[in-house]
Amino acid sequence: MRLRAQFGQTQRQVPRYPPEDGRHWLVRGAYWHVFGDTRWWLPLGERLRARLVTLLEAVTASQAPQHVAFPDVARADLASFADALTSLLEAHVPSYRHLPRCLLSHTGERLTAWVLASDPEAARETAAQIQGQWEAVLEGLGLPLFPGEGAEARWGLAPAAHGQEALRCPACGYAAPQPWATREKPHPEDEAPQPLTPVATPHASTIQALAEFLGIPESQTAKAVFLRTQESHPRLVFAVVRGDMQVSLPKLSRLLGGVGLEPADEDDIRRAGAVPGYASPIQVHDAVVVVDDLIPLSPNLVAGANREGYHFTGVNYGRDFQADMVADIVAAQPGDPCPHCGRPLEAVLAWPVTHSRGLATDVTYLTPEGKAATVGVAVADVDLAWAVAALAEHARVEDGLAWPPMLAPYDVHLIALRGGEEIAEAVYLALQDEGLTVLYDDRKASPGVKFTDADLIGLPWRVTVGKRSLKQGGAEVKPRQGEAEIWPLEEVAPRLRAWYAEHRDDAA
RNA sequence: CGGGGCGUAGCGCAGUUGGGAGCGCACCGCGUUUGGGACGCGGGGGUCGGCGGUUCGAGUCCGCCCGCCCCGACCA
Repeated sequence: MRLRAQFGQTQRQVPRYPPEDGRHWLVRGAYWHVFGDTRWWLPLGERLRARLVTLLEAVTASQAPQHVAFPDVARADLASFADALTSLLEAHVPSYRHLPRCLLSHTGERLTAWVLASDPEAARETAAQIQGQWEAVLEGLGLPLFPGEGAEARWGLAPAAHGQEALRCPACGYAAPQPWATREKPHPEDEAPQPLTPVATPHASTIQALAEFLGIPESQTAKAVFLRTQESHPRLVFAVVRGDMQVSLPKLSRLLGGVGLEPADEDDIRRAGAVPGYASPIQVHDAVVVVDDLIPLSPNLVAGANREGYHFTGVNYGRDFQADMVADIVAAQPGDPCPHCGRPLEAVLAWPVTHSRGLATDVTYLTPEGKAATVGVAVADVDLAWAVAALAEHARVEDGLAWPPMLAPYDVHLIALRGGEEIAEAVYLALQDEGLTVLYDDRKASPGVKFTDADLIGLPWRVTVGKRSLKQGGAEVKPRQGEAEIWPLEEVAPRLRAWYAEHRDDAA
């Protein structure tokens, strides 16, 4: 490819991302263009992404994957995808003869494997296996990953300077993206239920004020959070967690079928029969009540009385209020106890690059015995944008990028300088004749610009042909992070071809 | 929905008594330069988010509207 005709300018400045962020270098190297929430994969970036996808697809060969184009669903929205999936399975998986199958869809920013198996457990195992193979590829490209789990999903997390918050246990290695992380829950002592008693609590409209006023720990209170679903007919959702904990909106959203949630306003709250500031699940109506699984185990809580200035003591789940759903809906915080070993979790920043999970379905197929069994469905995916951003962050060197040879968008960066134009053309052809891909800087620009761009783009080899190199007997050849040497012109192409034969085991 | 912030050149921004529409990067032309993001001179580019008001005069003051970002829980 001639740089003279290439679309995409390297950038001097990237106000958007600081230099320790991999995305900074993707933008500067003209791999990405970013505007607001929109990301373009420029020609260089698209080649990089294509190479990554090729490498990832290659390792799934043992699953005999078949390519499909599926709707692009965000990971959090998988639950709302259920109806469409049911329709697909009912039509195309009538019996055991049609299982197992592995489908690959490669939409925009995500490579997804859809695993259909004879039971949910087998599907999950296969998806996890594919995920493991993909993680091995990414690790082979220099990306360190640590495993995360939570909400029945597995994650491969790549540490990143400006990643998303994740929680990790330094003792046992448990980790998960923060909204999905779980924590060990306390086991409250059994107590005899006390009678439901109203108590005047003027001005105690926050948990903290309430706990102080009554002289009790926040853990003895129930916190009510009102939300509204983002649907054509919004539902009011009433989430209850213990006063010292916080609600995880993603967990709640998944329970409710993947709908979006937003804070409810005062009118919504009053319409359900509750009083803001003194609200509780007692006697509310026309609302979906979801309580954290710790609440039924916690006797004699203090909760709002749905009356201005009053709370109840002795609130007990089951007797005083019921829920439509009971599940883990708290968001673990740094310092909370690890669900596996109880040691404090610590916050780390990471991008969730790989992910796998089973999908719930009630579609059945006929077994060889003629009985109905549930189709197992699971997905594994790689977020290509985060993968590339994390790879860039780890491929970054002082003055630009340094891609591993397997991944680089081109094999050789060829630069023509003054006095070397014609010979550079010949080298360009010779390199291509050896099967190498070449990015050829034939622009009218100063040497400094060309060298700087080569550093920003970060190909494994740089070949410079100019008056000076010719005087010294050939072309200057420089590995991205090594010393430059002068090679005789006729040796350049064959030697680089030989190097790549050794350092890249794919035929692509 | 409520609270806060921001809308000025392609991008990032400055603009305090209310009177000049500017700076950096990018872009175009000419010349010099040519192995580490060169320099000089010249140039193009704007509904200052929109509408209305105050004023001799509004990017600037007032009102309304639109758009984007952050915050929202019994959250400090």
